[in-house]
Amino acid sequence: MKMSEKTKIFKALSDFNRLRILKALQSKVLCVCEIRGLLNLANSTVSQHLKILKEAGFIVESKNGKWVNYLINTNPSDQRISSILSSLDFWIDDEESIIADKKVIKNLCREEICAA
Amino acid sequence: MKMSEKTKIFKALSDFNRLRILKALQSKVLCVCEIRGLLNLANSTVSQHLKILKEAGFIVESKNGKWVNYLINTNPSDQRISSILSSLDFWIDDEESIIADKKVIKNLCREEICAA
DNA sequence: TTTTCATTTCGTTATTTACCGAAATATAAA
DNA sequence: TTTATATTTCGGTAAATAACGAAATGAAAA
Repeated sequence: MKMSEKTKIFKALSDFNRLRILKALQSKVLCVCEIRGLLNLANSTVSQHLKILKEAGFIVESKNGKWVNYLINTNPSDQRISSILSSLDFWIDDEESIIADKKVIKNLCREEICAA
Repeated sequence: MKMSEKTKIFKALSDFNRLRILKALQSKVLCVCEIRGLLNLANSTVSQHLKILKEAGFIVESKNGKWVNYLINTNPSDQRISSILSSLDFWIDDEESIIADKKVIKNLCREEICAA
């Protein structure tokens, strides 16, 4: 996926599944499988979304054995990233599905979800 | 162009020509032809971009005879719009082309540009 | 009214994007 | 080492987007 540098940040935010991922990661560090469990997408699709968010600067990864944990970038070099992340709820205009996601995340069990 | 409500604002900002239009309108009220003169796009393409920016809430139009003037929405109902508009330079990471645009806008003459 | 000109809408095309499943890669467990 | 599992990359498809020119619309001037 070619992503213009000039609009990279907005493009990363212009897909609702990616916004859901950001909100999810603000409440919990998650691996690809868990996010698949949340969004009901193929692993490969989730991986692509994570790559876009990572390259825009919103998230970072941290390998842990066979898992790759994804987490919010708490020390972004780009001020715009921190600005968005610190007021993400302000930018997302869909309370309902975000709240629903939160419930799902709470009950996500990595051992159950993965390899399923 | 179908535009998801949930990501309408970010989608509107995720095209660099539209960011250029917003910056241009912050320095001067412009009609479609003038923006065509700035961006070197077809009138119909400019019109489409303006529609997207308008529907997201960033700009408004004001008809004046055969011209349709487009201007920044100075009284948006959505706080997010005001937030972006009041700090647009913060969000745009291309000083050069925006500065170049400013020079072009200064010399734009509606009577010359239109019907050309 | 007819003409002219600015703009929008329509129909089409090329590119980008979102998605999937399969294959490849990486790491841990057996 | 072999196997199992998590993830990424690859190849392909369907849908969305950006672009164009032509046709339609709207408003002013002739």
